[in-house]
Amino acid sequence: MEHVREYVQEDPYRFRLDPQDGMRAPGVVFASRELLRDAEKSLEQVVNVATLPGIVGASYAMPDIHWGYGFPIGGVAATDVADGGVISPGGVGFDISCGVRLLAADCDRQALEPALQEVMDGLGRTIPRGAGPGGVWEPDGPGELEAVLEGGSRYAVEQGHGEERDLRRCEDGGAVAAADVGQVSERARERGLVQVGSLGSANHFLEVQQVADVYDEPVAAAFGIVRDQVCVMIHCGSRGLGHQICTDHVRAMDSAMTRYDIQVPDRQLACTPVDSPEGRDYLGAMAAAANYGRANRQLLAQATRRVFQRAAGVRLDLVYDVSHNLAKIETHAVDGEQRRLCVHRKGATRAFPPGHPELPEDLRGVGQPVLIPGTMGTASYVLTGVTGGDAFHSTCHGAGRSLSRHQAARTVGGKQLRARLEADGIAVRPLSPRSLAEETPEAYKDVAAVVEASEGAGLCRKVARLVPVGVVKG
DNA sequence: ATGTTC
Repeated sequence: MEHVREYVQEDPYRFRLDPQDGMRAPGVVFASRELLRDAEKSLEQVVNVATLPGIVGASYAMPDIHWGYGFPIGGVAATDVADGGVISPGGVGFDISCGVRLLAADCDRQALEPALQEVMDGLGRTIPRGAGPGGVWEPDGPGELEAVLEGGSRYAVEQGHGEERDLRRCEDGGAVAAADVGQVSERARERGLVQVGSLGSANHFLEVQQVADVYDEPVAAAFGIVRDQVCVMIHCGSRGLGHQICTDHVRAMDSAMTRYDIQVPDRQLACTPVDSPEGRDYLGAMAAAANYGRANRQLLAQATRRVFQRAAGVRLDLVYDVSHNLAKIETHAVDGEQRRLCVHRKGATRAFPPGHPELPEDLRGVGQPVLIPGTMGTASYVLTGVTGGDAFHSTCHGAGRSLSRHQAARTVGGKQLRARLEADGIAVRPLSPRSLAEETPEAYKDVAAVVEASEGAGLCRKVARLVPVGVVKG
């Protein structure tokens, strides 16, 4: 059953898997030869996604591809809404609207130095993290939770948790339209009520960073970043609420699928047509979770601003906020014709090119900021979208795991890792030694190689490299 | 990713 997939190298960073075994489109993997070797097992999932009804173009995989639920993480697939195209919760993932927000400080690393420990202590006390309940803010009841699910960052800002300018630097202006709170189960609401403004665990983090390299000064300037500047990167998602929504709707689709005569090679690819009651229900619930994730990042950013202001007199401006786990209805040219597509991006980041009409005016000339969280010992990147990028304006999303959590914790002790990081000048505020060890940089692929391959494949361009100064982790 | 196995 499991066999090695044959592929053809089309370009230095592009490999094609020709259709076979029920595939309705080819597979296309963007990677270096070396990254592709790490990804061989996951090609099976690229092939499986290519069998989905209505798929157009190809089943794409980004250079940070690894094994996921149904779809690979690092997968991009678009289906044609008017041609029976399906929506699959597995193509978004359990952490709906997981994403990254980057803030830029009005000071450089040297200026922050005297206040750094106080800032880190403040963040360590203030930022809720780890599994379970607890957030920086709690809706005053079920009604206000619905306002969050409908309004996302926009609602948070309206309530005084941020600035109007923030919304112009958020994907979709801070809120996805068409959230359907009626499709958010009671259990999802219960979990969501007590986690607004919380980081979560595993690879989620809040980092104080320093801009170590600028590759494109004019674009970096338009984004609002310069060399040596202090930045804050927040990587988190929609917590238990998004997880519950995924669980609920996978179950609903799994039992509805036969009614649409849809067969998939893996039950985890449960899906129904976008244009079906179950498809619409999921998309409405997914949009609600997306807004929850955005409000979550907005509130964490606001808590971070208060700490920086109080401890260092430093101000933080939003660079951008973008998700890397989401499905969206977008219009793209397919064989010269404009088509409405459902674009699944799972562990893949939207990367609009310069001139895209959905970009705010001050970014229109340079393209969309793409935020790539790395690991706590290495680096993170800021990229920009490019003209002519393939895969429906998408690129990579991070380093991608190479060791399991268990394997990672066996390679190093948490205390030992913390000592090593601090010796490298990185302040660490972990929740526990064990959780820190599970996130050791050695457990991830080389994020620089992932970014290199993404740029080499023509999906994006490098703008800046950020290195960690202080790490807050669940 | 996740009240880390309903």
